Amino acid sequence: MATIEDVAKLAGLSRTTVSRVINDQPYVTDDKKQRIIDAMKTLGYVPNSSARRLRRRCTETIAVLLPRVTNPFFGKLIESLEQEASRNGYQVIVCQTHDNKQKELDYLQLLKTKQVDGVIMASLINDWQDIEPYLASGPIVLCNEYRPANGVSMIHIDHKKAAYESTAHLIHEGCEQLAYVTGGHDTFIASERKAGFLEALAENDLQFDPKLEVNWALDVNDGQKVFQYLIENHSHVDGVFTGSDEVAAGIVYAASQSKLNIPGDLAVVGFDNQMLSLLMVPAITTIEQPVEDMAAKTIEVLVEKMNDKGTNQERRFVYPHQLIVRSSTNREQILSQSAPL
Amino acid sequence: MATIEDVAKLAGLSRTTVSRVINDQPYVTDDKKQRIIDAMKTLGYVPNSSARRLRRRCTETIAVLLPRVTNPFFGKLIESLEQEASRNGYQVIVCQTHDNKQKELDYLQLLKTKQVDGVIMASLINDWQDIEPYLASGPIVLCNEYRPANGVSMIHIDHKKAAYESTAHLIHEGCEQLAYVTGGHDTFIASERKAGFLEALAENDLQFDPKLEVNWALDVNDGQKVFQYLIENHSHVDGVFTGSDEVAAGIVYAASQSKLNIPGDLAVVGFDNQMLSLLMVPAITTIEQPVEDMAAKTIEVLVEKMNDKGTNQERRFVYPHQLIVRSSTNREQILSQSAPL
DNA sequence: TTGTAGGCGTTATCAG
DNA sequence: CTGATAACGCCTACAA
Repeated sequence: MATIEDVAKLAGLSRTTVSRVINDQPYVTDDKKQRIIDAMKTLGYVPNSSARRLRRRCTETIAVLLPRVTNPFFGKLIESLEQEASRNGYQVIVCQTHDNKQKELDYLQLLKTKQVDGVIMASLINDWQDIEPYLASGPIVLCNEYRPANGVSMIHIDHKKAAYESTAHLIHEGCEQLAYVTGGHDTFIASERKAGFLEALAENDLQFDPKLEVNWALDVNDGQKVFQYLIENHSHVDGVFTGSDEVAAGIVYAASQSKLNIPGDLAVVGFDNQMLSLLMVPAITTIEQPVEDMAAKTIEVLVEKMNDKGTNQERRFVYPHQLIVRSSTNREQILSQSAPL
Repeated sequence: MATIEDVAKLAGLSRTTVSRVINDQPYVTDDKKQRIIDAMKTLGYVPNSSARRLRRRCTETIAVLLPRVTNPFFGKLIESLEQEASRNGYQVIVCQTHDNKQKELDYLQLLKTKQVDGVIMASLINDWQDIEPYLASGPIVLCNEYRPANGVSMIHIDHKKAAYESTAHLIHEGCEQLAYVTGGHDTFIASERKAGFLEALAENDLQFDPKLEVNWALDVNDGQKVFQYLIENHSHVDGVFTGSDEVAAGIVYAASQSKLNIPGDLAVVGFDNQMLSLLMVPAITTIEQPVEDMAAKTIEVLVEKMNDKGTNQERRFVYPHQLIVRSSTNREQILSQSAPL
């Protein structure tokens, strides 16, 4: 494999000059520049990135930590992040934590070993005190995840408010016995959503029955199980808040194979506005997040940090979300038909 | 940032010995080993991976080229690839080509610059002659994509056979006017599928009307447009082969908002057995690929190549697929009801 | 069992 | 404008 030295020799010039040409620096006469370019071409020379990284002390690579790519929300997120990073000249390493604390820490090691210049955490299940030390090795930006913490910028929506709005909507549609279904990782986001859910109940003088809380539902299959659980044990339930369109879809799917009607007997809300939520019959009410905008901002903030080397202020961007109302919660009409007072 | 030199000094030993400890090599007495470990701990020493890469001439990183992560098939693929790679000690760089020839080549540059030890191509739209030169810089393995080519191992299903089976199934269900809907990138896979489709028609003495070919359908929205196009211009169509569950879902969704019945008026088959295809009403007949197995084999083959440095033989693994019949093609019952002879 | 010394391929510094 | 030289941090013959 040809090195810069080979090119220099062939062109009859020094390594320095070749380096200047490679890096588009000024102060090289056109004819020498051409000689070097020719030499590079005949040798098939390509700069070795390991050497370059060592010397320049930067890798032009970032790590994105997330639970799993197959969750459509994170799929969409990493698609946007990669695209934006690529536009800024950065590579992206995918780091799936699978909700495992140790894996999360293992991947953060990439920052310590200087394999990446920065980290985006869209997965954050360790305590902050275990994460904080890594900040000494390079910048970390939180995307989607957030929590009270110093030293990191955060980009996210207001999950508490989103959950509040979903829940208030269910109540407005006439639901009185609400179930609360999540994936059960006790992240800050989870606590925010729960708080929003409870606030909506309290404001409407409704009680929350702790037996109606499910904290093990992650995907479509789990959604089906949730449905079974609810109708078998708690037939009085008339509304379900879920933290995921997939779980909501599972519930809708299971209901379609039973006698129960959605939303008549049971109203359901999802989260994230995945394609699935639109296509289900009935279509699922959900919360839309501006994923692309969030991704773009995340890269922007991280790139800035990687350049400024810690002189800049931490920032927080809360993006607007949107409640998208669809058939899975449209009870007003149905209720007024079946029980016209 | 502490270097190996610092550790050596603090422990009162040489860089060599420290290096031995770092790399778990023998010939270090236990007490010295301990001294070194202590020194590393007090200094917070972590080996610099750029230096290590330069010296060892390997990066422990691979690049995965694919069109886009949000296509669930590729999402699932990269999830499995990353997991398997991680298990083997490799990082994965996501490279989304967005079906752009230039981007595909740009990402292959990672191989030339030694930023990665190997490449997995699940996207392959350039002519092979443009790809082949990169083989000189490192191993490439084709996953999902395949074509007659030397120097690369391939892992895939038999797309021709899969398309043949889907089509034969449609015909068996009574379809006579079939439409052929794809994304339009003229990959080898596409030509294989087309060949399988045509073969099934020929075997059943059916003609293919070229006007019933659509080559611009990639996602759910496109599927809806396809439906409009077909019923408005070719109302005699009674079956559709699509290369994607998403497109098929779009067709089913559009049909549900029209007077047409699926599968009665129009039978539809998808591809990839995504969750979507099960959840649609009616559920969509599709082709299942053993993605996880293919991913595991791909990593296995690539890792082997990266170790053997080109001495081993190219291999080809054709995995079994499975036609999963669901309601979107279940016409027999419907037809016999409406027209009992 | 341990240490010395050279080099991996680049780029930054400084002198010309 | 150009070039010599010294790092960047690590590994690995080879010597002791």
